[in-house]
Amino acid sequence: MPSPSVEDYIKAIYKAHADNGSVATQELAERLHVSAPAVSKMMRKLSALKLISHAPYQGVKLTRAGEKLALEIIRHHRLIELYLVQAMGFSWDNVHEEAERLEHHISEEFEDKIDELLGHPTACPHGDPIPTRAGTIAPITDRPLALERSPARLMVKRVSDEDAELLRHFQALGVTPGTAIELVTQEPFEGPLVLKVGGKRVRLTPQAAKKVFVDAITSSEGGK
Amino acid sequence: MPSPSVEDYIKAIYKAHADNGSVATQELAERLHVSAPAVSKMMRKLSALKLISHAPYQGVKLTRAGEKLALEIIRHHRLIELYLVQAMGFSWDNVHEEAERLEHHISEEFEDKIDELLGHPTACPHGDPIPTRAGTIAPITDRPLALERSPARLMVKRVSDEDAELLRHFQALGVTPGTAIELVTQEPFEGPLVLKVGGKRVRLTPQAAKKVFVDAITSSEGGK
DNA sequence: CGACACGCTTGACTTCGGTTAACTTAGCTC
DNA sequence: GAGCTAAGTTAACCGAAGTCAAGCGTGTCG
Repeated sequence: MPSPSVEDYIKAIYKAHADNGSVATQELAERLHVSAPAVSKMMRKLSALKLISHAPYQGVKLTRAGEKLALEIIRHHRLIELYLVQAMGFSWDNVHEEAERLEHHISEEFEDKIDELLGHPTACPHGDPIPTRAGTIAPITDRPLALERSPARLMVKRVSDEDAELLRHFQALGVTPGTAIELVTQEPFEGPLVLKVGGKRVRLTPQAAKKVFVDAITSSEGGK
Repeated sequence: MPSPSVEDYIKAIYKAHADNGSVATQELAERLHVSAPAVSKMMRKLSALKLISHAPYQGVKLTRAGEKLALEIIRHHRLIELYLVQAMGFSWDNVHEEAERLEHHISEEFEDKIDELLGHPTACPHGDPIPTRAGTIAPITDRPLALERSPARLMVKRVSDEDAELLRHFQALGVTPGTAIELVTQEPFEGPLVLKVGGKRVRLTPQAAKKVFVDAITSSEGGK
């Protein structure tokens, strides 16, 4: 059974890879709030555990075993988040930290139980896909709203979950996963994006729009 | 914030005291599955933290701060157990281990939330009282069924929660907290106790009867 | 092409919680 | 009251995960 520490490193490697492609020592040190030497040392350990492959000075890659472990922890995290929101009435800006701790300490049985109680959900409250028990995950197809150039009707798929403040802001604006929005225009000089959300016009800074991920609206998703 | 290890020691001291009166090094070593020197060393640390008072070779006693910490952890444990059973459908023989891990990792907010969702309960599924947030606990008034000598009508208050096998046995017999039973007789030569439970006669070994705690039936608790 | 800067790794040390082995201490026995 | 035994403690050490300081490797630039 891997330690919480090992699990955190593996998860951070997975996420750095997903966000960046590359996985540098320094990157991990920042994500995990530890020093670079701590990362270096842990890389040797994870390598010995066959969870990563690591050519010194060349960065790091998860093995299939490492990826499976990462996905299992992420599955825990997202199931817990969803359970806290849906079954216990926590608000979505408030569950990340709790899940961050609990994800390391629940049993397989607990995992299965909440999965079942939630009806085998496929996404967490912030829209991130929930990996399967088998260690697979739906591919990400959405793009940051900030990169959208032309007016369009869009579906909010995901929002970044790490900034509680920002989540409350999104909620106030109605920008939540599963909501159809319309990108109207962007004000000049990198100004805010103007959106139509549920009939209302709202403005969103490019900063914030980087943390919202959207897809084109498909016919099956209809829309208003 | 105390480490899980510190919390486990403090809880073990509390329970050893409650069960035994005395709290010897060896006793703790056995409860915690560590060596006696590990206990000795930790006692010095807990003493420095003002959680216990410790005269070498003379045993150990919780300070009020230590007692409060113990009760907080026990509160977590029992609330979690009850939540698992009542809200999530776990069976009562199956929740001790899960609670044993989670008790160290939930937030105050989570604690308050389950307390509220459960309607501010006063006992865990095995009948143990749940301490208050303020660090008080209802005094134990029940006695082991094994010590009852004469036929009587009794109320099952608590059963020991650490042996899953035994819990399943109690459940099969209908011997659960809140159930009124009648002690009919004890078969000779330290033989099993004969009980009436919900109309049926059942037999319980003295071994098992040590793990069942009963009170005289009060008028308010009514009849069988 | 050589030098340099930056990033990565190694080394020496810390803290925490544990181990075994060796030694005290307390309490009983005679 | 001397001596023994069992329990408790101290000492020396281990592994995990971290720190800081110092030493490599690599890619870039003059």
